[in-house]
Formats: sequence, C-alpha cells, structure tokens
Amino acid sequence: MSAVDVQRQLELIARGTVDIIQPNELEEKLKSGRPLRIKAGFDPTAPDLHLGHVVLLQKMRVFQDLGHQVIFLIGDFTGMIGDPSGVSETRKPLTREQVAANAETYRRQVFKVLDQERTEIRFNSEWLGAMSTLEFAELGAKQTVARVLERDDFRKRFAEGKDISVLEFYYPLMQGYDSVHLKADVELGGADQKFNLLMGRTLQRRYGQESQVVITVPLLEGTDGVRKMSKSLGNYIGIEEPPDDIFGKTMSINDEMMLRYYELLTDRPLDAVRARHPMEAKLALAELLVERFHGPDAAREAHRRFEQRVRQREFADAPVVDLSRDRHDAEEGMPLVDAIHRAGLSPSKSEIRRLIRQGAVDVDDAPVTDALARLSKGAHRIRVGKRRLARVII
RNA sequence: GGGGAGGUACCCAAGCGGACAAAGGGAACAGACUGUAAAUCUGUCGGCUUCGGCCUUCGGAGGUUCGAAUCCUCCCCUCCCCA
Repeated sequence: MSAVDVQRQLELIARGTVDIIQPNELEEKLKSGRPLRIKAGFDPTAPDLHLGHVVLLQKMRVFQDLGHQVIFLIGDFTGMIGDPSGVSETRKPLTREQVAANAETYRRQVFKVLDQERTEIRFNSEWLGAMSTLEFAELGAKQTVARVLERDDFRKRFAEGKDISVLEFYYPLMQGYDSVHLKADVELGGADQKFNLLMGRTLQRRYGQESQVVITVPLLEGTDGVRKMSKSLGNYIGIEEPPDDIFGKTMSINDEMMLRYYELLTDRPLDAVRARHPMEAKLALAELLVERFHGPDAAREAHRRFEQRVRQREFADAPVVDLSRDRHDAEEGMPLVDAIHRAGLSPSKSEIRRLIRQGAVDVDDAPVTDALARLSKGAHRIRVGKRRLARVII
C-alpha cells in the first residue's frame, strides 16, 4: 500500500474524531498494509440503537471499507456479574439467554451500518470466563491502584468518600484485557470511554504486545441540539423507527446539527454540503439516513410523503375515515370536534377544542375557529396543525 | 437497628387548612415569523362540557373538618447520616 493511500486512510479515519492516540502509531500500522483488527465494545443490555450509536458504527464501517477487520465485542461477562456498588443504577445480572437475545437484536440492527463480511462478533465471557484465579490475579498485578484511581468518576467518588467496589476497579482491567486477548490494533469508543480504552494500551504493553491505537468519537447531540442523544431524553432518532419518523425528525434539527450529523454519520464531503442550500442539504441527509436503515425505495417514499404532507400540504396520503355510519344528526351534520376525534387526529376532545380556538384547524383549506362547528354531509379534508391530516366522509 | 429528609401533573419543582386543576422551569402542542428548520415572540398544556359548569388528580388506605395537596393514624417506596 502506497504512502498516499495511507494519507487518504488517515484522513477518512480522523474525520469527526475527538482523540487519536497516537496518530503516528496508527500511520505505522496502516503502512504495514495488513488488515488491522479494529475492536469496539458494546454493552450486553437491551440494545435499541439510535444515531448516537451510529457515530461509532459509522467509524467502524470506514475501517471496513478500507479493508480492515472489525471486532464487535459484546461485554457479556461483566453484564452477567452485575455491579453491587452501583446501587442506584439497579444493574441486574443478565442471564445467558438474555445476552443471546440482545446479541440477536444487535445483529439485526448493526448490519444496517456494518459490513457483515468484515465483522466478527465476539463475547468476552469466552476468555474472561475461562480465566483461572491465578491469571485473574496476575491481571491485577499489571496495573496500580493509583493509575486506576485517575479515572474521573473514581477520583470524584473517592474524594467524596463514596463507594467504589473492588470489582469496579477491575472493570477497566478486564476491558483492557479484551484487547490483549483479541490482539487489537485499534480500539474505538465514545469520548467518555477514553480511560478504559487507554487501559488496553497499557495492558497490551505489559503482556508484551504492541499497543493498540485508541480512537474516540464524540457523543452525538440529540434532535434538540443540546443534550447528548439518548432514549430517555426523547431526543433520539432510532434506527429501527419507521421511515417517516426518521425523515421527519431529521428535518426538525437545526442547520448546525445538520452539519454535525453529516460529519459524524456519513462520509459526504462537508464542503459540498455547506455549498448547498441548507434545506436541500437537510432533505438529502434525511433521505440518506432513511436509505441506510430502510433502503432506497423507503427513502424515496419518505421524502415524497414528507413533501406532500408538510411542504405542499397535500392530502394525497392522508387516511380516509368513513364516519357516515356513525351516529349523528343528519340535519345538522357531525360536530367538528367529534369528527377530528374519530378520525384519530387527537385522543382528547378538550385538546381539540383548544386547538380549534387557537386557529390550528382547517377544514377544506378554510380555518375554523368555532369549537361548536359542525361538518355537513359529504367528504371533507381536515388539517390539525402542520402534521395531522385526515380526510373524512360524513 | 438508630436518626434525618422526602414521595405533587410527561420531567424537575413550589405550595403546607379555603381564592388549588395546583406557582415557576423544561418538554410537548398551536399561532406569528421562516427554508418544511433553529432562534424569537404569543398562547395552550388532567378529562368531559349544551361553555353555565361538571368530574377525577398531589405515594396508598383510613380519619379530623363546613372545607385537606396542606392536619392526624397506619402502610408502601426513595434518599442521606450513624451502627
């Protein structure tokens, strides 16, 4: 492999990363021309992957496309022990069956990003579970308490006199040992994992191996553009969400976030993105993301429906709800509130009344602000707000 | 085991006998503005309503009172300190 190729590889790899430790070592490894072993560890708990995870998967994919071998490591060993000191986190030990089920879910999701051919799925119970007590003790001898105590949360908790179990102290060592066992050339992880990843470097050296290169990627901000993407904050875009949701949520992010998503989730050149009209670029991004998780047809469809529903405000795809058989006074028609309710546009009639009074409701393209309005017999098109549309037959 | 602090609407959080469907913030929804965004401003934000009101909520169950989120009793749960 020529030097130019190596430079190109370095560029692609470096895009969007927080740290590369050490860049010159990475360059040396790339220069060897052999496929590198790229390790990334994942939690064995319930995996509902969202774009935040994709940042990491995307980086793994970059390596694969450059001809390297990715090891998708599931940290089931620690997951099956549980953690006594993290009382507040209520970490329950997982059974072997749960781990297997979770692994299956991972498999289904991650190969929307990763190349199956160049991915090896491994479980660390395979070697950690087989360790003898002697070997385990020897692992403990490879690192000092002072070094482990350097980790941010340990330092804080220690200073505050809070619990740190001996087992917790061992976690970074076990994770580092994974790298030793797997003979990893590179380990990828979130920026918050830096300490643990570095531990791998140290341990490999102490076990007489070449140290892995550590690459950290940022924690992606959620759709609110502020806090990191997480399911519990509700600011996430899940990779198994329906195409329309992925598309719509993507369109709701601000321009700054759009660029960040481009940088971290795609391989598109950023200069080209900046050159486009932001709205065009965002549509392209939304389509790109849907395509990745649902395929090109779904992407086109989602785009089309989005344009229709939100932009051109058309009703082509709105559901048609036939209410003509429902009980209502034939003479005076059906109350608008009921029609909206039965069309499934809102579960609460009180809310519907409020929306009507706020001018959020259009019937046949004309605003209706009277909460007592009735719909005459026949077909009507109802819009509530920007996104909720229905066609009803009274 | 001993002592202390708490559990309020989607989340955080005030209230501590009546004016409480319950301050404030966040989220969410709607309107204006726009690029379909963001930011900003405005409004809404338990349910039902013939718009007069009605009904259900403040950990759970009882009780005191004309009246309780607010007082009392018991119970459940969370957190902190000590052992």
